Amino acid sequence: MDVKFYGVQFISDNATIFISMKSAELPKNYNPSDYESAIFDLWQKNSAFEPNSGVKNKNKKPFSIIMPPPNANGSLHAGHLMYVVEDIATRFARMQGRPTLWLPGTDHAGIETQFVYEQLLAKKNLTRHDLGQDKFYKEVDAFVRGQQHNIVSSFQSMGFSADWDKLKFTLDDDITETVFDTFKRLHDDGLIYRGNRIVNWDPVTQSAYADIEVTHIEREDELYYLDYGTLVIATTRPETIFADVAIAVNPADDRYKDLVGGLATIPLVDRGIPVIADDHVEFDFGTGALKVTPGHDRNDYEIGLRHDLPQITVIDFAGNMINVPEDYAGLSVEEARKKVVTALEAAGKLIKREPIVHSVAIQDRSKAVIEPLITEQWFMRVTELNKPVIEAIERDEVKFYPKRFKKIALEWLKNEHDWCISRQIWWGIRIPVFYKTSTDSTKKDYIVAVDEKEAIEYYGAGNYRAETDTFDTWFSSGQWPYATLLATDDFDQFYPTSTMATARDILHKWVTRMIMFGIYKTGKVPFENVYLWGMVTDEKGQKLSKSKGNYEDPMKITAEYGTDALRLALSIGITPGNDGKISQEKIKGYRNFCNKTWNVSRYILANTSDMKTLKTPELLSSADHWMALALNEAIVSVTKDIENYRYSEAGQATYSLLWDKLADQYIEYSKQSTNPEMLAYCLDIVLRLLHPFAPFVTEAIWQQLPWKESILITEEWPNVILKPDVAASKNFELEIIEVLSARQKQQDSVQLAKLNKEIKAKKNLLLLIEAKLANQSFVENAPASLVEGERSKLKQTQNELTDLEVAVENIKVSE
RNA sequence: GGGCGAUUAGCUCAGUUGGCUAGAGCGUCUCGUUUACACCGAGGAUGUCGGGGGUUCGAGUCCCUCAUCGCCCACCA
Repeated sequence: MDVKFYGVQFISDNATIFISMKSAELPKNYNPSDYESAIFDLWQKNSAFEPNSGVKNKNKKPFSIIMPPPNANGSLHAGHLMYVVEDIATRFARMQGRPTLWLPGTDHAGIETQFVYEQLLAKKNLTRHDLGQDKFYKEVDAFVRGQQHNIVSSFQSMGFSADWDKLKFTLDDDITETVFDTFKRLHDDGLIYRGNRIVNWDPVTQSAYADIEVTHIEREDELYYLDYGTLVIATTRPETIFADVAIAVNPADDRYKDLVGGLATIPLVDRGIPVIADDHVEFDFGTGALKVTPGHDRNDYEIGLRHDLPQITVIDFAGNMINVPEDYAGLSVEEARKKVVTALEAAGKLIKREPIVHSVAIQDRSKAVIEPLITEQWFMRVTELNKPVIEAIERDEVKFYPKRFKKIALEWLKNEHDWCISRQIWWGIRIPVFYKTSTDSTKKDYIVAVDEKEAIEYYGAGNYRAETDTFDTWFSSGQWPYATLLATDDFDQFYPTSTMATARDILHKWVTRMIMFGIYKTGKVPFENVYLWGMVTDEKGQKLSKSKGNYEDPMKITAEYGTDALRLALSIGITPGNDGKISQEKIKGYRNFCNKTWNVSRYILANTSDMKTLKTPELLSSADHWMALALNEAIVSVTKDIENYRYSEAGQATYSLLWDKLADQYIEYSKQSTNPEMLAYCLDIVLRLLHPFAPFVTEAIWQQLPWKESILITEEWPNVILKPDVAASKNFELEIIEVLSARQKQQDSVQLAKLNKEIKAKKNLLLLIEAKLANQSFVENAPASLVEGERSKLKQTQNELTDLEVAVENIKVSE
């Protein structure tokens, strides 16, 4: 570990340069692709990403970020680009000399990945059922593990300085062990139960889902008014009349007062059902009478429980009709609806139909319409568990950036219902439960057991069956912070972690649950700060996506403009919690900035080539004082801004320091009177400040410094050292003004000369045209169009002359 | 129905606890082939900070209200 080497082999088109020899001449323009991969290798070879790399003071507070695990099977997409802020935070902390860990990992992403793989299978005319659960799982596992390097190498090419050797995967044994352990504890504590409840069922993926995985979309359907004998009801789902168990009206509704307690009749099947009164029913909707179908509607299910009504199921897991008259059995919901409506119409039971816009629940990923069904699922009682979470957030033990998400998180936590954690998805962590199949009445119906051995011990061979359900992906990823740190032996040093930075749309799904699991399992919040970002969109605010054609592969962008340019575009002008717009123009602007950085360095290096050590410069001229003041101010403000998650402002301050102050003012001045030590010092500071944002170009330059043999990534964050004199600095400002006005005068005189020359030319032209028009024979004999042309030319020239004279006046006035 | 955010130059956006004579980048216009950079330099133009009202010595910033756009949550027979 003591042996460090800094020689980087930079690959250029025609030559290979060993930078350890400090190449004498740098190319005029910075070409990122010549350096980036070599720089990343340099960091890796020097173990720069390891937590204690560059740590000068072990007593400094450790800094850690757990990377939100991207889908192992995916590729870099717009959402991942914002991970740049995690890298900025990590690099900053590392340079501050804190033990720094950015722990990377990937997610098996249950339904996402299963969906992708099923589509691959579909191309071979196969479904997962052709393979069976075990074989399917193995195939997906092999597929995912084969793909995993894609995302990792994309992240690395973004320059992400995570500790890649520690990469974790949500299905790693040491992770699942922790997940099992949590499940068992929760179960023992009575916080997990198995129940037969109405859930969001997706007939396409054939699994239950939590409420939060369901989206509501507006759709136009028809509202049917049906004759139920004693009254008329309105429904959008006539196919479910076979599962009706009651008609409900509002208890205060006078229209139906006398009917409550009596019967209504389901048309087509002529079954009598009671009329009941329930507050849930609204007066104004439809007829004010509601058919109650506990088996297939969330609210009806609740009404059913309140009134002790039976539950009838007429739709199966695939979304087809069952337990219905023969005519409809086996039909899909849509087919059945049409057929039932036709039959109702024929029977004279369809009173009227009208269009209605209402919202329909669909599954986030499959987009299938959710069919509420009553099934056996595993649930977690979150109300109790959320209480300490709410307290912790209220006490700011977890701080939100931006602040407004604190309120949003609290609101959600206070209203969360029991969480359905079981999925009938095959790609995921199997719930560690075994069921009794024997009739032995001394044995429990099921046991929670991590492996089969325990089940054999308890039930005896052949007397049990394993649970086939898997965990909701968020059940395992909710435990990601401590599960990963335990697996890498970093828990003691780095838990609780410093910052969780992630997309704002998974605040509920993920962030709040990590806090919940963290507090339950470790007694501590899993992170002290939460930083949330929005979507990355194009300049019009449209979500970037391949199908919309506004998404270019980031790797193509970085190849053309450089990774640093993309990183800067993602960190400047984008504020926490809000959508970030990027465009090619913006990226190009930062490419130019990187090149500016390169050339500033080139200039300074050319003026300091004989410098072997970097000394604290003496401030000689007023310009030195002015520049020192600018440096000091930048150090203070950039540090403060990064500490407070104001990356945009930190980046902008650095940008302005380098371009406006150093390049445009100080260097321009230094061409008259040079202070090489000060120039070298400026470069040193600027590179350090810029490094978290633009790590590649700054490191590439750092490798060229004749006075330094180190890697910038683990160099120290700058402190204020210089003591400039404010009065001297003011003098320089006055000097600048003088220089500028002199320059302006010079420019004006050039301009004036030019204008006067033009005026003279115009005047001559004018004379010529006037002479032509004064010629009687020309006016009388030439074609009319030609004469007209000369006249308009005359007018135009007169106008132009006036404009020029006005311009001259303006310059004179401004002086 | 409940909540949150946005509205600032032609475009994209900053603007922290009220102190602003309101900024940046891009674009635009004028000038410039100065040996760090044309992926450049110098300079200019462009704003009743969405409308209305209020608090204050002072409001882009705080309060009320209206409008438009976007997002989240709940619900919709």
